Amino acid sequence: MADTGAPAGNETLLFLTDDQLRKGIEAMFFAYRGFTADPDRILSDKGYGRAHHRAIHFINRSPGTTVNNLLSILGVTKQSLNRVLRTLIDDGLVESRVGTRDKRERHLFLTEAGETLESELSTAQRNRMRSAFRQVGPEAVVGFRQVLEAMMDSDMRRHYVRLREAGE
Amino acid sequence: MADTGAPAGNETLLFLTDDQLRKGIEAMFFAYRGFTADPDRILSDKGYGRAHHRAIHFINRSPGTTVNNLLSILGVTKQSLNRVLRTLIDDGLVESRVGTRDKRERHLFLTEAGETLESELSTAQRNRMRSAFRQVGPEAVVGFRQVLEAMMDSDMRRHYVRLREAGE
DNA sequence: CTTGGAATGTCAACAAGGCTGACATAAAGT
DNA sequence: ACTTTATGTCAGCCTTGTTGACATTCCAAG
Repeated sequence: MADTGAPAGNETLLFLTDDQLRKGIEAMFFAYRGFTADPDRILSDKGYGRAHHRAIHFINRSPGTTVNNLLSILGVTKQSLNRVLRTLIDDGLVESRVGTRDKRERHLFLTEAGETLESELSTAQRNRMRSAFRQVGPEAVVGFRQVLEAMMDSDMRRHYVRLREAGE
Repeated sequence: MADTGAPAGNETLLFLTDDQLRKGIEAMFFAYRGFTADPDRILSDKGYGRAHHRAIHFINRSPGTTVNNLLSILGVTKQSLNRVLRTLIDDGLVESRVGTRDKRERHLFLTEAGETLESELSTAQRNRMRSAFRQVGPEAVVGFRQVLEAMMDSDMRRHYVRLREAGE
């Protein structure tokens, strides 16, 4: 349990002590629970789970995306994604169009019903995020995002950045 | 999809736009993956999962905690926790002692082997957190924790704060 | 042109870890 | 004595991960 972070007596490296790091770890754990709580409630009422939310979110974010692209964003196996996608398609929330250039590919779109659910989910999630942001102010929000970005795996950061570029 | 955050033309409320909120949401998603990636790798090698990690973490954090307390921290059912706890006890990583004052309670402790695994897991997780913290500096870290705390459900924040008090 | 390999997506079966419900036991509390 | 609390266990279900097998499509080398 030795403190490997700060070489004692140093200026402002006290934020790197094991204790501070553990605070960060536990904050992530408890906050993520809150982060998913509202959508989870909405979804379970409708017989869906978090996996459906993720698919819906990223299809909405990049309409026409292929299954393969979604796969690499979500980091699950194609079989796992396929099951979720299957139910969303069968329930008429997602439309899957065979690619025109490459007929092996399926391009994914939200239907109107899909967009309705997406909006319901993201509104709930944004409300919590907005409330948190408002409580702490813009500087804290900048720090929040900086830490999160620095914590991502590099290939996840790639996806994150690509979405940023497309979205703005 | 209207921007409910900033009443347009306002001073510095632009950090509350739907777009900024969505950035925060996606940052949480991708960062949480990184956050759990290293422990997940270690655990799956040993035939354990994230549920075991959570139990080990909080038993280490509050040695002698009761099953009931752990239950409310983790937010799962006793059946679900029991399954995980059973394997940890059988594998000699956790010890369950009958309470002295109240003999209905079981007090949970890590064995030496349990502490070894805990240390391996938390070291990996701290390393990533430390690297992120170091990259962005102390002010960003403060903001990071402020947002996370504001995002927690109040009963989770209760647990978070209680751990803080005990730990310092 | 054909044919073999790579890419893409689907189906089937299994495992982990959530959940509910029912029930047992022991210890406290009234 | 009776009730409540803390814990454990059995059975069964669901979501969402996994692997393996397979079909389709595309492309490039022969």
